[in-house]
Amino acid sequence: MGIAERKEREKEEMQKLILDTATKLFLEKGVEKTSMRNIADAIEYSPGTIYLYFKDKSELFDAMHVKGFEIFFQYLSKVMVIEDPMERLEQLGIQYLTFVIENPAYYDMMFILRTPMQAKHNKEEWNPGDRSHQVLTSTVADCKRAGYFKDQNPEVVSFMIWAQVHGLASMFIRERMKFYPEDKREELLFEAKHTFMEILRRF
Amino acid sequence: MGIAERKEREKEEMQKLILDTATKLFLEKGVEKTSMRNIADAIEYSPGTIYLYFKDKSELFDAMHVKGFEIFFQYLSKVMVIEDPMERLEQLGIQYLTFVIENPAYYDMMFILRTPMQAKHNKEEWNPGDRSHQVLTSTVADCKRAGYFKDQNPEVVSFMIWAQVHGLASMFIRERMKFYPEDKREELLFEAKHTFMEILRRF
DNA sequence: AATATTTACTGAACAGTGTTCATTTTTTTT
DNA sequence: AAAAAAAATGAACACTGTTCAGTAAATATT
Repeated sequence: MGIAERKEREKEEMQKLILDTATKLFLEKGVEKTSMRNIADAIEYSPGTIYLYFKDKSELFDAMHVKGFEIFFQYLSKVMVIEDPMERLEQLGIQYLTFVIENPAYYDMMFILRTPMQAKHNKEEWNPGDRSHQVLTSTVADCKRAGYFKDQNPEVVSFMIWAQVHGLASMFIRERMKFYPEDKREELLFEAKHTFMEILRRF
Repeated sequence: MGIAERKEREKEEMQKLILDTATKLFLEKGVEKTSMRNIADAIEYSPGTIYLYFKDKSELFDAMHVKGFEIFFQYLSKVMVIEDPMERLEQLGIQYLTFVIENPAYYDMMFILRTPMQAKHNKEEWNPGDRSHQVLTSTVADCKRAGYFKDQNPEVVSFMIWAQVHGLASMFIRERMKFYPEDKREELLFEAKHTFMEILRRF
C-alpha cells in the first residue's frame, strides 16, 4: 500500500506548508491582522482548503504556540547544566530576556496574548507553561538547598521571580517603556534584572 | 443665546451616553468583541451617529483609558500621604494590586492591551502612564534619601519595582497562574509582593 | 406663519473578517 | 473505461469598522 503512505506524507507536507506560512504571517503582521484568506493566498489554495487540515484559526495559533515553546526551551537549555544554582538562576533570566528580545512576537503570543477568537483551548492535558514552571521551581529548590531563601516558601519565591522577569518582558514588548529612550530600553531590561538578582543573592 | 448652551449640553450628554455605554460593554465583553453596532443598538441610535461624536473606535477606547487612570489614581492617592517612604512604597503596591483585582478589565486595557485597530495614538502629549511613573520614582527617590537602595540607580530600581508588580498583575489577569488553585491566586499575589518588599527593605 | 437654513441622524453600501458546504475537479479503485 | 473516493473550490452567511448621500428635525429668517 504505497499510495496510502504517500498520501499520508502529502497530508503532512500540506499541514507543514500551511502552518509554516501561517507562522510566518503571524509573526510578521500579528495574529489578528493575518486573515485566513491571507494565508490561503500565500499558499495559493482556496480559503476552504485550510479547514481540511486545521479545524479553525485558533488551532493554527495553538500549533504555533507549541513551536514557540520548543524554541524557548532551546534558550533555557543552554544554561540548565550550570552547577551553581544561583548562577544558573541568573543565566536562566538572561536567556529568558534574550528570547524575548530575539523573538518578541513569539513571546507575545505565548505569554501575553489570549487565544484569538473564543478561548476554546481549556485542555488541561499538556500545558506548555507547566514545563517552564518546572525548570524554575527546581532551580529555586536547589537554591534553597544551597542556603538561599531561608524561611521562604519556595512556591512564592518562584512565582515572584517569574513575575519579575515576565513583568520586564511584557513592559518591553507591549511598549510601556516610552519614558525611556528607545536605544536604552534593552540595556535597562538587563540592568533591572541584574539588580533584582543582586538583591536576591543577599537574601 | 440659551439655545447654543443647551445644544452644547445635549452634545456632552450624548457623548457621555455613548462613552458610558461603550465602557460598560468593553468591560463586560472585551474591546475586540464589542462592535460599534453593539454600542449603537444599546443606545438605540444608528451606527453612524457614534461617528458624529467620536472619530473612531480607538478614540472611544482612549477616552475610557483616561477614565481608567482617574480611578487608578484614586487607589494610589489613598496612601500617598504616608510619611515613611518605604511604608508608602509597600502600600502603593498593595493599592496597585487591589486596583487590579477590583478592576481587572480596566487594568488589562490600560497596561496590557495594545490600541485596537491601528496603533494611531502616538501622541506624545499627555501619556497617562507618565503620571503613575512619577508617583513611583518620587517615592523611590524618597527611599534613597532615607538610606535605602545605596549605590543603586534609582531609575533602574523604579523600573524593576514596577515590572515586578506589573508582572504579578498581568500573570493574574492573563491567566498564567493555572498551576495554582484558583482560590489561592489572589493570596499568592499579595504574598509574592510582600516577599519582594521584604527583600527590598534589607537592601 | 411660512419658508429657508442649519444641524442631527439614518441606514445602505464598501471592503474586509472566520467559517461552512454544495459543487466541481482530481485521484484511486474496480 | 466506469465507478467510487478523496481533495479542492469558491460562493454564501453573518459578522466587522467606517463612510456618506439622503432624510428628518430643529432653528433662523423673512
